[in-house]
Amino acid sequence: MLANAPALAANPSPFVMPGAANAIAPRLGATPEPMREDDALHSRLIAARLALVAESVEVQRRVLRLDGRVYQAGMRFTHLFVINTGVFKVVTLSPDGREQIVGLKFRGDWLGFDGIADGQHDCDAIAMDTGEVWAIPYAALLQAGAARPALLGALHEAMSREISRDRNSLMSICTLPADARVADFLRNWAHALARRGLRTDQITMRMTRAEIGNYLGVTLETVSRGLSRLARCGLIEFADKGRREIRIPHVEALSAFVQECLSPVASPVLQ
Amino acid sequence: MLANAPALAANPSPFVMPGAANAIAPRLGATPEPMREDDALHSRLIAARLALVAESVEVQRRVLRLDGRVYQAGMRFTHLFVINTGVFKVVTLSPDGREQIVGLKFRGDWLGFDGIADGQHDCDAIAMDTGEVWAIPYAALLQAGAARPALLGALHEAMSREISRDRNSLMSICTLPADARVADFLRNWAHALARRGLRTDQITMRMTRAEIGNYLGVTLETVSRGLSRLARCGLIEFADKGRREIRIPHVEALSAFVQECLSPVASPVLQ
DNA sequence: CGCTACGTTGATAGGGCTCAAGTAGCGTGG
DNA sequence: CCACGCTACTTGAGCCCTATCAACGTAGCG
Repeated sequence: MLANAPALAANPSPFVMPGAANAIAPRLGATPEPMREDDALHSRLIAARLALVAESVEVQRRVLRLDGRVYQAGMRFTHLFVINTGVFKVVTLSPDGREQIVGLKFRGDWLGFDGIADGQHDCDAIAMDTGEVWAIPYAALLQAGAARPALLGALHEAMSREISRDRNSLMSICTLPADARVADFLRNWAHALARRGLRTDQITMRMTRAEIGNYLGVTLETVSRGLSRLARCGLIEFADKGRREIRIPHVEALSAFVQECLSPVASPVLQ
Repeated sequence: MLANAPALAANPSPFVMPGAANAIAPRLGATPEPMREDDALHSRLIAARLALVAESVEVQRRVLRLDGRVYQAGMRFTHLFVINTGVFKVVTLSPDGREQIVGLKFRGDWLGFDGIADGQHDCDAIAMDTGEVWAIPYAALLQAGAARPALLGALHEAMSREISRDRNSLMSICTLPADARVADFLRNWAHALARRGLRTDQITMRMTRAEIGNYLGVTLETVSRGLSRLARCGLIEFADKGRREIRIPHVEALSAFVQECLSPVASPVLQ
């Protein structure tokens, strides 16, 4: 995931510490190709929203490490959370034990909306690496929102966007074959990073194949095969060590791959 | 293809007409078994929320017939909508033409949240029979909400609940085999009706098999086979005429069926 | 250095898709 | 009133995609 300075093999996470200068999230790395217009705009918007929250309400900064829970199903709902750094997964657990990753959240995204309706969370929010969230007392947020409409607007926008994104995930899962889901997943992941000012041509998967598969509704073997095929097609490249680091030369090519999966016309590039 | 004047002949739909007395939604039918405690509570809550909206803001009542659009993707977002009567589907269309039903909405549910984030709707909300929605100007809602916290609370609760429900759908689609999805779908449908004070032992599918399949991520043939199998197992019964009317003797049995699908232990009742 | 978790790849089986044929309900027009 | 066409639904047959099972390779770590 990250804009690691490629040389620093030891700790490649850009989310090293909260409060660091990377709140601005400059694009690092050896090949600092310019950020796309649209991405730069989004990056500024995200920063602006974070600033709005920070100056409107008293937030409590909470640092979480790998597998740390922001909240868990069953907990009483009192706070919403905004992600400052890190990546988080939202996991629901059914009564019979099925587990499902229902969302992946990045800097600027909110966590905890599920708790509003019943005053109780119905899923877990779990850190996928070291990260920082800002805890916002819901009551305080509403109070501040009354005086400052922009704050309420940001809240509503975040909830609306979450609804829209969840629907897009559902669409992918329902209409795409397995390999296309993997490609679409990488495309979305790269897109999310790009809009946060991070480089997208070199990303480190913080998710296991099993987690990706769970999120996409396929098995881990299918994810592995999908990634191998994408690599064979030249759409992605694995770094030398380990198979967690992925280079995506051309993100747009992933979209084309998804389309090719949908149209039965055989393409020579497709194995 | 329009809202045929609802088949003047046998029309057992509980969603007969907007504005009719069924806004209170009494349980109809020959066997008026008492409503469950929990359902009765929910029914009152839904009515209370509708009343809150109606008395807090100036709503515009809009009657829609079969296939009528409450809003469409691309339209500028100006209003939210609350369903008074009828059933609505929310459909997203991908750039390449894939179509996906991403939600089913009933009395008391809200429509239009997707438009808040970008000021533009990114899906269609379509009536599945004759129904009535209340259009609420978003700006007016926010204004009224500032003076009346309960109104804002209802809005947030509705958005929160939508997020939670969408996640449950995702869980079903990702973790259940096809037949179990069909059973789970019927269970949820019956549950939604029950919480609105409608009888659940005799329901009329307003959706085609193709629509159900689209919603569940399977083909229409698979839905048909699933329903046939449920009928063979005695979990549902088809009415004499047509295969749209379904009786569900014991809704709880559907839950058990889902569990049986998940555990490989063979059960004699399973064909 | 063995242990464990993670990842890849192959073989096989099966669930669901595709294709196809047949039926039923319903509106239309003769 | 029936023929007709249309749409929706059911059911069967065959195949393909993906799950399952299994073996093996690799990285990280105490």
